[in-house]
Amino acid sequence: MTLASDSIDGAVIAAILAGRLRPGTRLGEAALADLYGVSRTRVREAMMRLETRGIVQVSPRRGWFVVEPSAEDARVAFEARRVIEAGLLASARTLPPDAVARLRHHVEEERRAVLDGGVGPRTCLLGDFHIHLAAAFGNPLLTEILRDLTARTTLVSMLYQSDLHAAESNADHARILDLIEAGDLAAAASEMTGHIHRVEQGLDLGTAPDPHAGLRGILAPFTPLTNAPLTDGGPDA
Amino acid sequence: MTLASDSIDGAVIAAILAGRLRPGTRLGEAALADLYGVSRTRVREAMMRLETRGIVQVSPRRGWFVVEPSAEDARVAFEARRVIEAGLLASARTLPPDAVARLRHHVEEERRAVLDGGVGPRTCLLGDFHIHLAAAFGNPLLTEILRDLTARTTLVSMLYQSDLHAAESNADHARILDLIEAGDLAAAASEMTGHIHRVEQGLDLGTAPDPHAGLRGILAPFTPLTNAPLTDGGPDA
DNA sequence: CTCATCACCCTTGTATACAAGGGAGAGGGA
DNA sequence: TCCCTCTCCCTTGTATACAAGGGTGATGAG
Repeated sequence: MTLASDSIDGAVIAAILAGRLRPGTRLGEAALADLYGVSRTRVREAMMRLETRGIVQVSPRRGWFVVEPSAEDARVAFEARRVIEAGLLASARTLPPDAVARLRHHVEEERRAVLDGGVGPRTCLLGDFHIHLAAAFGNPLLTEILRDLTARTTLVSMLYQSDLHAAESNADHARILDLIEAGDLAAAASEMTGHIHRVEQGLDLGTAPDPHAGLRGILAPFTPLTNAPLTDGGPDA
Repeated sequence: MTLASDSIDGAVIAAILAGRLRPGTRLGEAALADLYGVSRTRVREAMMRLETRGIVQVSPRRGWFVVEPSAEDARVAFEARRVIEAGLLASARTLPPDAVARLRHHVEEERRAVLDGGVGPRTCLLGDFHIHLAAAFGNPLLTEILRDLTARTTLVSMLYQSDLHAAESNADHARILDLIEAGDLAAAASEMTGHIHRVEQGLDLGTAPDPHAGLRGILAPFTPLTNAPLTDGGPDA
């Protein structure tokens, strides 16, 4: 959807942006090699490329894992996005009308996804807006950088249970686009800074980065079957 | 000097920033493996990492080469640097006094290098200023991104025979630092934009990106020894 | 003398074999 | 019953062997 999935790298990135790969997920070389019908060599190459892009990391002799950004990593990634995306808007003079039209169409797609409710496509589209916006300015280098940063912040959002309100983000995007169309790029830059800031503020960075966050939601109702007396009040006491 | 050279990647980047590795230089796997006393495997891994960072590229079955940025690549790289470096300054509120002091010291080093004349150290220091400035803002992610971008623009400068006036750049740096110290980060951002713009304008992007640019200067006086009659006026006619 | 053709060599591309190390689980002792 | 320890297995780390392809130089014809 976002990018070419014709490579292992691309497939991993796409899966992350779509929210199908969570932080901490193990990416075994043998498993991927089997999945793609190639030898471990190719898989390792892809993993190392992704490692330099900050998407996966290796734990010696244990395996490759989708990165689990720390609170500091999260701060740094969001700051980087603010600097670059606001800088991009502030540096630009205008945007071609057809590019604005395409982005408008994208925001409309976002709106529908927000209403329909699928969390996967929604996350994907909301992240894609930023990538497409960057691409519209015609600098593939910055676009590529922002794609990686967006992948990072997507992982952050997954890890820190953001109560990101998708509708609010969608409205932000629409407002930014309005300002661009009106030719007020400086205001758009300011709005973008605020938008990314709000997304970051929506995170629960105080909580410990828990790799089992995903399982936790599923397993929450579970009460350990210990032989402790039931009269101790249970986990809620 | 700029970064850890304790890896093949780092050594290559450092060599580029120092101007010791020129665009188009071939980096044979066997040669590097021999040089570092490791097998080709490790070298290939390093090359692939550098490839994802946009520093080298591979020509199938021919070898790895330091990238030779096209005119468009150059434009894009400088634009990316303008966006990020100006955005970084514009987003920041202030810089700790000790960081300013360190940068001041660096600019002084630059000045001495410009006077002494060694082109290698000079290039290295002038590029390092931007990296150190980015590092001073405490975002290692942006610092890393800018290191790679600076490596690219350094390659561009080597390829397109920039008549970069080192003294002018040094003065720009000092002025930017003055504005930062005065607390006028917005003006510093604007100055940075101008500075990078001037560096880019100093390039001769009109000329074809010639991998033999270095040889050209040396071989220029050479007149082809054809068997054509000398009375035809020669190549200057 | 010039040019086309061909073979060899040197390069990267890919897979595989083996080494090294961490983790889980079995087993035994307290 | 609990815990400690040890072993085996599964994982990645690294090197090497072989495959594939391009470039250069020799060689021969015109």
